[in-house]
Amino acid sequence: MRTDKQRRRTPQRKVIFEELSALKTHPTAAELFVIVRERLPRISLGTVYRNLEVLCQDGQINKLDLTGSETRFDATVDPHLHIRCTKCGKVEDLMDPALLTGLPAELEGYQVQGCRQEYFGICPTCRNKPRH
Amino acid sequence: MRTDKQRRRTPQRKVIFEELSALKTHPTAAELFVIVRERLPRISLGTVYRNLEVLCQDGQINKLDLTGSETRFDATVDPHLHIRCTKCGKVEDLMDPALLTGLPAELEGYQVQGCRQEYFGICPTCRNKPRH
DNA sequence: CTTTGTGCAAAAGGTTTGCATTCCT
DNA sequence: AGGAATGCAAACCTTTTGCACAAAG
Repeated sequence: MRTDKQRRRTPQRKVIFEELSALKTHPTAAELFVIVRERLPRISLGTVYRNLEVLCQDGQINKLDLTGSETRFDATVDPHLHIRCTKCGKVEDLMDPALLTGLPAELEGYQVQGCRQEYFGICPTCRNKPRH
Repeated sequence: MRTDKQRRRTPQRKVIFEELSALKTHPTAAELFVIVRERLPRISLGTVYRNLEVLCQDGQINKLDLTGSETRFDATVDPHLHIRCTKCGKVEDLMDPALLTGLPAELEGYQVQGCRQEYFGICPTCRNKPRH
């Protein structure tokens, strides 16, 4: 696996990262596209997707592959939890580390309906596969 | 909100539920479609999607809207955690309730890479909205 | 009979990709 | 120069939907 690929400094990538970092929300690629387009009117949605992918690979941002059809992106890299509104789809950070003590009825003003948790890693079968 | 809608007993719905229940994996709609088609060769993918939605509404199954583009389905309704392989995409149940004590390096044979957790509920803004 | 559910195909998102061109380095 | 990145559009993949017909109650 080669991570030593050249990375050029392009205004597109710079603006995408700046605008994502300036947001406390977790926008979708399309939402970010609208914002970035104010500064770079000729940018394309494909470029936004490609750069978000690159920024993820470089560890500068995170993908939030949560519920719903659209992936959301987060410039906060350190591990933290999220709470999502089942009505408007908004995703916010949860900073309280005292968690999982049952399921609180309310959390930061949210009427809590549930919690979804997923570990990820390499399964035994894949670990034992020699190559690829 | 009317939950009092008529529900008819169709062979399609029955077979979909039976086959999903018989699986310990969490198949995608397309995977389940292939399996169900062995018993009902004329069933369509749209019917699988519609019935999975209905079964969710009736609380008989759960949707696993996790990472990745495809939704996975689970006939185990009671709350439990999942672990997903980042190589093959497989999702398995995690039955151990002693969790979140840091991040274990290994879990059920998996080489753990991380944990993703999301609470969901109704946000303050949506709670204060009078109607719809 | 009435109304729900089905099969089929088309449409609808969201995301990725091929290609010629542009632009960092 | 030479490879990486961009813009554009088409392709892709999963999921949803419209419609005429079938079938459950």
